[in-house]
Amino acid sequence: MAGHHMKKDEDFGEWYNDIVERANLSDKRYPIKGMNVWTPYGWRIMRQIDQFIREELDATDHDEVCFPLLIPETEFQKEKDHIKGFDAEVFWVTHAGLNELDVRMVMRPTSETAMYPMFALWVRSHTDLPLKTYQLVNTFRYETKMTRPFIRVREIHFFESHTCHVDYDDAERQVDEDFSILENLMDRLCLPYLLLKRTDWDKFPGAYYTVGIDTYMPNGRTLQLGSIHHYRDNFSKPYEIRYENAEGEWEYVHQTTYGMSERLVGAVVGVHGDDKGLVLPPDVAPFQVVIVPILKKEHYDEINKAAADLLSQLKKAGIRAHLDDRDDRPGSKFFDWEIKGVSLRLELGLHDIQNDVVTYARRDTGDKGSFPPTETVTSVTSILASIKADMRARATESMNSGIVIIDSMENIPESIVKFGWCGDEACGHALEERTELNILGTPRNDETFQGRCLVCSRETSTVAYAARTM
RNA sequence: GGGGCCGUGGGGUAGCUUGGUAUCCUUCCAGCUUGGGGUGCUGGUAACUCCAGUUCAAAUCUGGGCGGCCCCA
Repeated sequence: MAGHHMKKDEDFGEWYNDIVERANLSDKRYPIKGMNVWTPYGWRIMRQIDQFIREELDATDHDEVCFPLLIPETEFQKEKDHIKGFDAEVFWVTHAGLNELDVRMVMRPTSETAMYPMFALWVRSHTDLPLKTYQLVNTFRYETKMTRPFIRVREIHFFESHTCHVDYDDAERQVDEDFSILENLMDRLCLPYLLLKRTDWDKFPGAYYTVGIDTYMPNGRTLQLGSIHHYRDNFSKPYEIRYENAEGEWEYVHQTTYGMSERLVGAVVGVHGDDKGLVLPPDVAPFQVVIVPILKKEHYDEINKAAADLLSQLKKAGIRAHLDDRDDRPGSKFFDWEIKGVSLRLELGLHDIQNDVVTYARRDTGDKGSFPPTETVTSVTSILASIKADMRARATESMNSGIVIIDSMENIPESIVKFGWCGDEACGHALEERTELNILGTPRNDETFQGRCLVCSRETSTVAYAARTM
């Protein structure tokens, strides 16, 4: 063994940092805390995810836009709760050249206040609605806690969709559409998730309500991947986004937003990885298949040719395949691609050629087997499909077994907990103060429950979820 | 806001108490060797966070800056 590496279930935090570095996903040596460089392999994964987001949002009639990074302080301050929520964590541009600016500018922490003054100009009539836009950009938040690649950074790559609707119910239908987009994305990433309506004191600043999207990390903590918000007319009033209805009356639009960030990459790393390295879901793997030729003197040409044939078959079928023709030992290449999480490895040596087979090894389970070269594309396609299905099933099982019902604030397990909650803010705060838990909220999809509030013991039919968060 | 710890090649480290030649592993480059789970050998590139002070001499001692990490509120 070359060097000692961290075990995932012994020290998850160290393991995570180690794996990100060894798989070369990100270079955190850039001299600003929390602003890391996307290296080619990591960026390929992010781009793959971005591509799925574009496909999903385009298919549901959203239009991609791109707004400026800077927001004048005067616009930023229009919605009172919003500015209060972000005041302490934005970067300010205070100078331009040698001049101090009269009106300072905020580097967007999110784009409501950049977009909505423009929406007010774009929306005139009910025929302009719904307005469905999205953008993929970087945002900036001044994190003071310890930063961590993809999970807590100061420059955040994310997508945000912003929609405007004629009324509350139409915005509500948008929220439902967002949930189905979410399911499609999470299926490709093989990630389980919880949809929880955040408490009033934890909702997005300015939102009418917020649904958090949380996944479960192997250290027993949850990681918020994104959120879906219904704003009602909370923003349209201060920004004056109005339309003329069919009767000729002016009405304020109802708005929604939906955002998820590069934390998706962090979740893929954390949820699926193992002690050997990354395990990438086939849909996001930069290489789904790697071919490692097992060379032997006197047979170089024969083996290389067979490997090249294999590669071109796979590429023609649209499978992201890579031939590792580096002048290195096979064993060393195996370790390399395991760190990088490539879903399926194909080995091709003299033995295989003589027996007319291709040997494969699954990254997720380590299972090995073989298939005839004439059936390469169908075999690979079906193995990749079962890797995807198995990865999601395992991750879902792991999260579900990490959800525990509690009826006492003593001996709280390192997992997600469910408990009765009377709904009072005071009881919620009491719980958060007396434990290390954060209340994640109540289920978006109703769950039947009958019990007592964990704090005040009053009878309640409301169940709440809480966990330690990443 | 309060306290503590730490900055040595690309990455990880030894050396610091007691000042003098900077260690080892890995990566990278060249060559040969090898090839079904990290081949072996030879050679090479590459570092003391910055500024000031003490000293014949500072990675090492003193002060300050910058940067990082941890704990507590």
